[in-house]
Amino acid sequence: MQRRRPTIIDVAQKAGVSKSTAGRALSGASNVTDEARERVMDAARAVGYERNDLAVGMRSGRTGLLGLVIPDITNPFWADVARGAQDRAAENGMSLLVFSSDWDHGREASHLRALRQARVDGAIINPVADNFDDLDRFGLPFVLIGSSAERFPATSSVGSDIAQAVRIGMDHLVSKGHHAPALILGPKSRIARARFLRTFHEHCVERDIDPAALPMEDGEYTVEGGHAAMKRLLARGRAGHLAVFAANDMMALGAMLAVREAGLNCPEDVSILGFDGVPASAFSWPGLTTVAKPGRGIGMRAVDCLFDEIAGRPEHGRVFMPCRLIERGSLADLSLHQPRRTAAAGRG
Amino acid sequence: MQRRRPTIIDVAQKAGVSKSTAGRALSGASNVTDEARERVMDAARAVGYERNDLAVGMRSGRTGLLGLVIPDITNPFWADVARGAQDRAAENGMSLLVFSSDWDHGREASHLRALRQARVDGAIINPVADNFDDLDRFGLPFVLIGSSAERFPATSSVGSDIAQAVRIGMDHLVSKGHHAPALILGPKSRIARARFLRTFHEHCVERDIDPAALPMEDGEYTVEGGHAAMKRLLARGRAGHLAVFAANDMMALGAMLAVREAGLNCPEDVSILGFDGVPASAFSWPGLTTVAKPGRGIGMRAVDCLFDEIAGRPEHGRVFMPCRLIERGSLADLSLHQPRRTAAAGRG
DNA sequence: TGATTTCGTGGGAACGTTACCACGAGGCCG
DNA sequence: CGGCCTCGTGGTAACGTTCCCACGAAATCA
Repeated sequence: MQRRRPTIIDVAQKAGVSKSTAGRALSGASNVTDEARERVMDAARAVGYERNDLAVGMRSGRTGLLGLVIPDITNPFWADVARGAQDRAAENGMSLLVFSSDWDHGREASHLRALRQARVDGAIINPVADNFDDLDRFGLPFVLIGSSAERFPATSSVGSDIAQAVRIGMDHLVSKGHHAPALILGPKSRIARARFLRTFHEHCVERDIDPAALPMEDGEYTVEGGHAAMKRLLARGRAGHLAVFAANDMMALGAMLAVREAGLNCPEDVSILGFDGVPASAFSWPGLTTVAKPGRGIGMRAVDCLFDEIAGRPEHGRVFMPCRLIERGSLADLSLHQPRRTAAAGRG
Repeated sequence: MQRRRPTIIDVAQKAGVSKSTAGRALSGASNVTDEARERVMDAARAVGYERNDLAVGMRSGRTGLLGLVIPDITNPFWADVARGAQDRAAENGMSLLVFSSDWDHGREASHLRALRQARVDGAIINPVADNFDDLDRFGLPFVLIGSSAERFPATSSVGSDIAQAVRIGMDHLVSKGHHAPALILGPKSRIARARFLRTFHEHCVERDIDPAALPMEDGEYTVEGGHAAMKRLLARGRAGHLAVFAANDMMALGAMLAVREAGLNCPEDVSILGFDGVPASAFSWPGLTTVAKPGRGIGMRAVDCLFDEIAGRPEHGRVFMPCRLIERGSLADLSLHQPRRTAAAGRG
């Protein structure tokens, strides 16, 4: 801070106009002559002027800053969301403050306060829990993201279309000859689990399958959770080929491990379908077939919705973005014949 | 922006003091009586006052904002760096603006300008290239991170200790009986490659090995790059067991694929050691033994160094943070006997 | 006791930009 | 020709906090 930076006053003096005219020219306002505008732009370049967003924000109420509060930036899904948000923000000349909440109330509250103090123009938030008091009092435009956003039906939100995802997953299992797959579910307290189950039930009803007859286990959304659930499934015994739809990729990868430990092979003996599309799923052996969530798309769309919120345009309600199937090698094809396993089939 | 937010003037009025006294009490200054301070704090609570960082920054020159410019937030290593930086910033009541440069000059320049306009207190930057003009003119305190920082020896920087990493990798290979491993290197233009090679040569000299006699291939730091390099290594023919030290985990994972395609097994026929510690390496089969870079530690340390830069304390020069070995199942143990492959050994 | 020092308080100005309004010149219309 | 309207320009004040200095009271010292 040793050297004073050039201000609009310096530009105005060099261009021979008032600071009002200089400000108008620099901000692209229409009520400036082309001749004055050019003189101002030249002067700005000559003195090395760069706008001071603090001063702009003080007077105009707009800082050009957006906030993003997600559970953990090192989680690949949330990193994708952040990437999409970054890109859309940058396209619109805005900058993104990124915070990791670790699903902790206190951290979330602290980050929300930091955003208020920084006077961000708006924020994208994956809410920690049914913690609407803090959000209600946030006092700035915001858009919710992720499954937990469903707890706040009156607010603008963006998430994956879990119903569509479960449907394409189930359809794909059926197309491969797996008509009665087992399920590995997430914890009972989680929103995503309820929605996964609901769609699964609908699918069964449409195809005259009794959902109660299908094996189901649950656990945490972790490798360990999936591993333990798969061990329990295998301990029930299996009549021929077993197909499993896991609630996320980490669980699916853990399940693959349990299969191997039981002396069985995936996909020859046990087929496994994941849900998420984390990068690691490309490197298991065989590569995991999975239904990928649109992380980056969610980030981008959330920024779009946030711009609408900031501009006071009508609310979007809840936006569900479609997922997509990534086929690799973890599902046996029982529909026609048993394909030979090749390296090409093993990688996505 | 419909409702005016409480300001220090409101707090001062409610507490019956001047705005100066209110400001001093709220900022923790010592020249306020305890009685006045308490009255001010109660008043602030009662009116719901929260500091306005824009106003603070305008007058004091400090915003409480830090910038982080990395290549890609979805890259696990850089996400770890960001996580470390976030945590350290949050511990110190500061907020982090995060940008992805995609190794693009224009993007980097644009992000640096955004940081200047936001009047951040300082920035942590993985420089895109030998682009020192922009950095020299950045005009704010900064700390460089990553290998490309080595191009700017006069500035404060934090990175992985590649020499130490190569040394523990080579020592580990030797301890497993792999005395003359092959190398899969990154592209010739990359700093990390040069340092990797230099340490490798030192290691060979210390152990009376002729480095020129060891097989080396190179490629991009990608799965495909590693896959192609390994195919070329295998095409040279091998006398017995082949051990390979790959320049990063993606290349190592690609190399594992090439081994499998050649009808060989890892680690029975070919041992592979990676470098990076990306999460996906835990899920290959067998799990990849690798030398992990301290991403999170780098992020944290960089914030510490940046605080020193901001405070005008003596420069740190270049800080190299130690890497650590993650042992999984991709290295055969030729030192004593051939261990049986078990699931426990396959996972990290 | 008087002079000096220290401490707490309050008031004004600064920070850099935009919002807002007044004014003059030029053009248009009745 | 006079009145009205539009456009471009410039000046003032606002935004919310901290920096800076002046002042009065109390304590300390010679």
